[in-house]
Amino acid sequence: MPQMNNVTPLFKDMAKLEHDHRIACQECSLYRLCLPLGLHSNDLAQLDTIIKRSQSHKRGESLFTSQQPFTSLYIVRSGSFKTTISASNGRDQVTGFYFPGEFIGLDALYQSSYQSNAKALETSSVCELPYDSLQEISKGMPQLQVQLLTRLSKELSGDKSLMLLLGKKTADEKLATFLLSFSTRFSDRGFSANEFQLSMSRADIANHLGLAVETVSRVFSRFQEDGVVSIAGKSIVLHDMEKIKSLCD
Amino acid sequence: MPQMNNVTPLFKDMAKLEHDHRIACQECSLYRLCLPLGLHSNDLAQLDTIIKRSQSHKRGESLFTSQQPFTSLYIVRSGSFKTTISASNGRDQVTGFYFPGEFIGLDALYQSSYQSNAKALETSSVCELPYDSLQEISKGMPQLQVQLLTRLSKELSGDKSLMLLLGKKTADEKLATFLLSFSTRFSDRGFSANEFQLSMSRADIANHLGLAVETVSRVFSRFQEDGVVSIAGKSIVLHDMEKIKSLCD
DNA sequence: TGAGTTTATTGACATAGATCAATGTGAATA
DNA sequence: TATTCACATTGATCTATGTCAATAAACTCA
Repeated sequence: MPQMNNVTPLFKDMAKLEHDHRIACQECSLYRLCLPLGLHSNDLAQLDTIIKRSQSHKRGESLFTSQQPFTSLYIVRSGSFKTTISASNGRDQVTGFYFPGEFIGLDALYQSSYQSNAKALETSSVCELPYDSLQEISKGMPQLQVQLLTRLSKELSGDKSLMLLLGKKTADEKLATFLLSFSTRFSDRGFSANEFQLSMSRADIANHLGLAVETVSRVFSRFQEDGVVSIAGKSIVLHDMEKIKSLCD
Repeated sequence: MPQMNNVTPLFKDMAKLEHDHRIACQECSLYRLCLPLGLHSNDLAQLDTIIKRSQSHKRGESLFTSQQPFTSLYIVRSGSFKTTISASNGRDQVTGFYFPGEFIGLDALYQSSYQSNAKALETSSVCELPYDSLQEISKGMPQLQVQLLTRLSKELSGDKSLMLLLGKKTADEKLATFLLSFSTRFSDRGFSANEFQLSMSRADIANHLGLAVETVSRVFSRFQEDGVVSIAGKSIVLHDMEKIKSLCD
């Protein structure tokens, strides 16, 4: 999330660190949000040996595409990604947006092939976890296994909420929920909960929420008229958090 | 699925076995579809010792409800269940239907409390897996850990497909996809792929697919007029499988 | 810096599917 | 066997949101 500026002390070094490939888990500012949480330092050191810290991915670049053989899980280190799945007629669905510390590719380990496409929304980098090695080292590390299961469960839980959103919410509720989710996630990462930049297009947002682009534009404009938010292109300021929360359902 | 009748030889004893609480994994007709797949027989025996095979649940009975502390995962042994999540204003979303061999409660292990409600759709029974015991025995059973991760991943994968359905598909496509999914799952369990009974109400189907009950009725009627299916109450016969497949997207 | 291209906004209109309302059906109860 | 009640179907109408179309604004790259 390089475009963020309201940075708390904890994360003040992030801008410097984010594209540095050599940062080990112990020194990583994402530690508290990431896989290693709860691991002992010698376990952590072992985990560090299998992690591949790749070069950064430019906007639009794919991390993997659907049907490719599954080799690795990825954790976002900097920037952001979207995942999509496609129907055979070309329609596709944006299934998620991913921020630093979040896993990508968890739906691939069943079937040993990626089930979705993952694309960078901006210049971004990831930690790559080769799944074979991960399995190998986790045999002696129950805590790592628990972390993995917990991560999968968390994603599952989020997906169920998204079903509720897609199946039952109005356009206003969808967009309020979207804004609140982003606010929370930015805040968790030490950024402002009220002011942030969106890295994805209106088309991506619309697709993800099951709306038309035009509807997203109109609802954003109306939220702005009502003084709930200020929106200028990709810059968002949330003015009335209570109102947004109450709009969520 | 007690109401099924077109039973293949493999499953011919199921009607007898399904509510018998004493059947161990080794003798269970669901073995091939269930958690124990790939475990060695001594591991299997150990798994057997922690599984609680409970009394059966009547139609409408809850297995667990949202916010309850998480203690166990469940695998359907007979019958069927639905899971729902609720928005604060009373609206809720049917997040899934579950058949024998399928896991319920996987979204609960993050946060240690159930995130959804699970209800029996007919007289049904489950195998209960106390999570603490499962963690304990899985420390020395990497294959069991892999199975768990795989199951979670499979559910994740299914949920992403459901997002595509909820976000992008028309009413016709939604119902065709629903019928095909059930056909496949019945078939996997040794029942007819073309003739089956639905255990849930039109309201549950509609809710799950993000439609109104009336729309479900109308589309079913139209499919019938077109000779694609025969539907009488809860009895379904699929006549034109190719047509159904082509309707899915 | 500016021409070209993509992305976003806004308005006018169309429609898939929701809602409302009436009727039918079938399973449970007494 | 009749009575009830929940569930399902069908028709008439309405509406939230999609689609189409016309700018406008914001990037891109020579």
